[in-house]
Amino acid sequence: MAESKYWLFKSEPTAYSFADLMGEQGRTSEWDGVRNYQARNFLRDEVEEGDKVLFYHSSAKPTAVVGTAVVVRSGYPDDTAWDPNSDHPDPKSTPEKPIWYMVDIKGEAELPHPVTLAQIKATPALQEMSIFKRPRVSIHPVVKEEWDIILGMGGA
DNA sequence: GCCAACGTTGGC
DNA sequence: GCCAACGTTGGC
Repeated sequence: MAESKYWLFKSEPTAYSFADLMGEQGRTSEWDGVRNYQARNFLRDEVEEGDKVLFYHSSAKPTAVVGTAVVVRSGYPDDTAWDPNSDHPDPKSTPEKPIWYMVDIKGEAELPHPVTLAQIKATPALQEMSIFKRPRVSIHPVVKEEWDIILGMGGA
């Protein structure tokens, strides 16, 4: 395995929250339903088993990083794309020619204190985070320094 | 609930 | 292959 990398995964907690992940069998879930090419490219090509994940609640009160997770399966085709009964079918993607990819993640720990977007914006060392450069993408790379700062702010 | 940002679609 | 229209994300 290559050296672990760091990521931030966004989710709307009304759709799927960190508590939902922690309540899963084995605290593990597929991260399916990504239908954005930039995020897909990360999932397919770069997110690897062992990588660490910041779990971020978007459109929440407040919007914040709430916990950490670890990737337990590298990218593989998202089979919900060709399931017409899934929440996010895409008939253009097929088992023979998959368009969309997912990974499996396992919840690790809830942060003692959620790190809010407002706090991140107020922290000079976090101004270069990818989340500010590419809005509307649900998967973002995080550098180790950012990871360490956010975990420190979260009391982990 | 509003609306800005921006990715995606589709007409030409 | 351009670009206007449209749809979605996501902060506020």
